[in-house]
Amino acid sequence: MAGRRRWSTEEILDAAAELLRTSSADSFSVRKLAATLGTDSSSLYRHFRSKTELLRAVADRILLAAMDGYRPEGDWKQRITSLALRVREAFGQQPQLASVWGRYASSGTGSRLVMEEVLQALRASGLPDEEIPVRYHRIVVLLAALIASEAGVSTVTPEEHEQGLELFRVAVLGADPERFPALAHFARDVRPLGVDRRAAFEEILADHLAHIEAAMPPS
Amino acid sequence: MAGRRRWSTEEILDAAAELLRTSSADSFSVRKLAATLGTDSSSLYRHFRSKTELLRAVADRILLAAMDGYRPEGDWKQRITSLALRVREAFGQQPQLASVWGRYASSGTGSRLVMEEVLQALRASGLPDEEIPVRYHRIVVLLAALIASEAGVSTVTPEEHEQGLELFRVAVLGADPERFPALAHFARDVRPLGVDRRAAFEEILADHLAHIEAAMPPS
DNA sequence: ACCTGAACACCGTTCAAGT
DNA sequence: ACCTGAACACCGTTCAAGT
Repeated sequence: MAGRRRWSTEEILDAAAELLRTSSADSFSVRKLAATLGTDSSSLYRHFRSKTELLRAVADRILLAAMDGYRPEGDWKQRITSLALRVREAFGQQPQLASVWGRYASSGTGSRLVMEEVLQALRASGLPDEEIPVRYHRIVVLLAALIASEAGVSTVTPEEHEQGLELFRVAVLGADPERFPALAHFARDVRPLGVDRRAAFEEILADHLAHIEAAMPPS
Repeated sequence: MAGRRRWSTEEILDAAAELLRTSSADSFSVRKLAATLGTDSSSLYRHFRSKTELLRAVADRILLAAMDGYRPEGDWKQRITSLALRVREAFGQQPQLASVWGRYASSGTGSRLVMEEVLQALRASGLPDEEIPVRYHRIVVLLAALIASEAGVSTVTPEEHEQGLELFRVAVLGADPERFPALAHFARDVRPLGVDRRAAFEEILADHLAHIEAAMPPS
């Protein structure tokens, strides 16, 4: 797995993407990346000013790969939905990447492809031009937030998961019906934040897009 | 600021909340907390099994404080909105707290108060009982994601912010109009993810609530 | 000119040894 | 019984000194 001296920026990014893909959840570090390249972490700092800059570049590269083979299909809502699922899939288990993307997006071709497709889909929706930038902004803020949040959930270990469920059960089932009547009433049906995230993602996005459509002037 | 030996769990939580409030963004650590208490970090591990458990307890306590003096006002949408703004304000600049809450909520009184109020507001909306738990789940997932994402944005330093804006400008203004026609068309109006977050938060939530209302069976 | 060893200033967590 | 010093196994980042 390790080679010897002189790595191009490209090769470093590829190795980083690979390491992020295979290393679990949270545990990516500059030092580990250097180790898999058979070099010292200090030499990576000639290629990148900081870990954030490195992650930003990797995020873009991952978006680029995720967009490979993408073809717009269906109406504007279906286009945005399938794009969103691709981005979600790409960042799925990687909170570090997802949150760096959510903080500032990135600036390479991958990001541009995503922006372009959302904007094109919104244009195809028949929304007036002047409403598109603000709708675009909300959609991408929403996507980035949901994806990063879900990626964060994926870092929870099985024991922590079990412990979290148990705490939730206690909080809900143990709630005093005098003080928390609604909570007591729905105790058996209410779900903790960490479960059913994929369904929640799709439904929240669908709701959001449906709302845009409903607010559209009739064409 | 530092006292001497034997701290109760309560006192530790208070000190942690205070330190999180005053320390900027990301920089809270168990060791710093111990230092402000005049003790060693190892002694805190008798009160908490892990940093996550500590943060979970602090998050609940902060929600509790945020709910202090809360009175439901207006219709169900206004109730959820003002609650959401309180939670947002409470976790505002604290990505560590916001993301620990988003991963599993917490299980104390603070969390229960938030759950109760959302459920009560949804009941007041006239939504049929069987739809309330799923609507509840989506609303809280959405809130937690947006709040954690925004808190993450707040960790960006001014230089990084400037650098991010510059990268965004280059990505957008420098996009080839042949390959990215929609991006080129909206280049001057499209905003990066890191700006206007408060407005985006309120509008995404308003859209979401309006959509629930629109999908409601006429009473 | 390029690279890197070693260091700086941190982390969360554990546990043997002390009081 | 309670507490803590010291250690373990890490971090991101810098920079003098080497090749």
